[in-house]
Amino acid sequence: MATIKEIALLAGVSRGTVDRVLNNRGGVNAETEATIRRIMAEQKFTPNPAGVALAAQKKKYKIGVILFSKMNPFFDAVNQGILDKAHELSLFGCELIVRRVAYDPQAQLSTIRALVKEQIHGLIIAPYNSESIASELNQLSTAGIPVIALNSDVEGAHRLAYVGPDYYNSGKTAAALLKLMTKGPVHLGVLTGDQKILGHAQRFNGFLDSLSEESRFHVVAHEENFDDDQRTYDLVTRMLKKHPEINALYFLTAAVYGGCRALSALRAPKELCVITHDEVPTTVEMMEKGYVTATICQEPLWQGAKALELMFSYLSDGKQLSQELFLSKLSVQIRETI
Amino acid sequence: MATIKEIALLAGVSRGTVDRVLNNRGGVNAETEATIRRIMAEQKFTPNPAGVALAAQKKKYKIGVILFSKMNPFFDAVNQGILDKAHELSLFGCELIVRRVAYDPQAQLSTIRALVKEQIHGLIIAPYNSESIASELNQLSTAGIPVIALNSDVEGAHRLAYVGPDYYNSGKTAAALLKLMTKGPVHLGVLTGDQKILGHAQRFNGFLDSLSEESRFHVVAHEENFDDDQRTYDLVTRMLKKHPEINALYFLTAAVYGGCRALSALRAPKELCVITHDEVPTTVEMMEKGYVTATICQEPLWQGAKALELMFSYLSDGKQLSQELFLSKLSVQIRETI
DNA sequence: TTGTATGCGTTATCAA
DNA sequence: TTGATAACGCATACAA
Repeated sequence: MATIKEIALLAGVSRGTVDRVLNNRGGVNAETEATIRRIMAEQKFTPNPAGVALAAQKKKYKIGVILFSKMNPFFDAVNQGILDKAHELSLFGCELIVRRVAYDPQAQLSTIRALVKEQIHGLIIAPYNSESIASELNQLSTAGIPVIALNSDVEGAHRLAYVGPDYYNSGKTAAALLKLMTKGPVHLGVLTGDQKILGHAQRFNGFLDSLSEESRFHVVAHEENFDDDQRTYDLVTRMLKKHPEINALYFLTAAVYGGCRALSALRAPKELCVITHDEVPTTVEMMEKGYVTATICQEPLWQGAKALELMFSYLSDGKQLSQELFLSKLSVQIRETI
Repeated sequence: MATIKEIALLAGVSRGTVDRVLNNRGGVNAETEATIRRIMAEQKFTPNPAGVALAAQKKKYKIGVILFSKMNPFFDAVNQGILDKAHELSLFGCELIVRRVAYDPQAQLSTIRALVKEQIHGLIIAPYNSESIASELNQLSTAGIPVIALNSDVEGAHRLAYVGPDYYNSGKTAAALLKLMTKGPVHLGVLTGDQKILGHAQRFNGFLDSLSEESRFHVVAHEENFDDDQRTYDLVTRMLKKHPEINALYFLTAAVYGGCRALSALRAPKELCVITHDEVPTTVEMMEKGYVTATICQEPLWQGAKALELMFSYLSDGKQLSQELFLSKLSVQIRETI
């Protein structure tokens, strides 16, 4: 591994000049610059990260993070992934401001503005899909504050990247599991969250598209639960009483716990095929009790870590990202694997 | 973040003395040591990794790695995990010697000895389960070269840790998938690898134990394929011809490709429920074609990275590990999630 | 346009 | 038993 010192020696210049070339500071004679670049290439010079880190301790990149509130424990894992990565990057001057607010355009809007006042250099956000948010994010981008969409996306907003699952495919996966885990006619109850959230709508489409390929599936009841446990408890109770033929349930988003509590009051474990998403503690509990058959996971830790990694490398290295979409892997968990 | 300098100032001593205490070099007055330790605790002092890395550039920890040969592509991913982590640790003087040899006691034995001659400081190995290997590893341990068992384990050998899956549970998971994905009587063909490998035997036990809980399962054919594709092709062909009632297959280990090629010659896709382990490229291909229903994965990348991380922190920090068993998570992949 | 000096936090060597 | 000082590789303020 060559060092700046060695490059300087070989080029017959001082370390300072090499540094100027390396970091594109300008003010270097074109010829000397060419020589230095040639020698750096020859020696395959890469800056030593330890040296960089040590010298750049005082530099600070302040990165704002806006996630859904603690009502939704799924974001605990996303948050954890961000914190892990932040710890790793703290050496290099990465500073974080995390806000967890309601999934609501007004709350998000005011939080974005508050963070901008705190002089953040970049914003990572799980955005509500609305015009007001989109235009606010566009303003940020033009003001030189890059934005990364995490876990959910906005229509019509310029952002550096989207990091999260392929929602359409996650819906298809749910349908595929139902196909694999049932035989004969299936009478299905479906609980969706809030169709105003872009990913939820996409997931539902993927689910229905895939299901329609086989005629044995019948969605006999479909309710929007707005991720509320109490509401879901009531909805599922009514659903099962009104449609005793239901032999499978699909929870498109959150509030699995409320739904399964209702289920457990009316049916035995394993009597229905129940498909859910994500691996929050309450879902794990219901899985252990036999009320959730399978859950589809989307690597929340990876999502958080990746988003911060991308943002930080963009801010510090300044170079554009290779892609716009960074999709997390999906996997299935059952009782034995949790 | 406090620094050594600050600690020294607060304790009224020099950096050198703080360093002696910090790294347990001895030769420090008991009272001063106590004071320094107290202050370090008060200030929650943690050494700055950048400083450590920069100062310890010349230190080299040479770590030997012995994995199964390239015949088994599963270990490609394990190897990749190790390389990723090695890259991350290269700053701190981590040097690697990777050998991929046949899963055979003689080959392993001579490779171990060759690595010892190369002056390795630690050994990470996917060990063959035999007395000769066990005693060799014990000799290493007593000679001060720590050993970590990766992905498979040895009986009767002292090793720092085992990093890998819970094989018994992975067998139970396979059985659970069969239970979920079939209805009515199931006539099962099973292909096992080499029962001399500890994990394979455990996995088979987990599978059979779990299956025996339901009387509808009948293992009508069971063959040992020694992970050989051609052999498996022949075995499966004969198996399906002799037992046309077979409606499910379980591949306990490798050579899924050969088996599925045989299957595809005799049956339509999705006609049988086929459960496999791991996510090697050939299995992915057979999954896309519809000949593999589900595969159980065990985080090979994590396993490799974790093993090296543990070994390196043991060598450099010198402290004992918190646990002996580091089990990888299991997850299920189906066609839609690969 | 270029060179020099200094500091980041830790470790190691030498001197006291 | 302790202290002072010079590296390690890079960045930067200042001097020329």
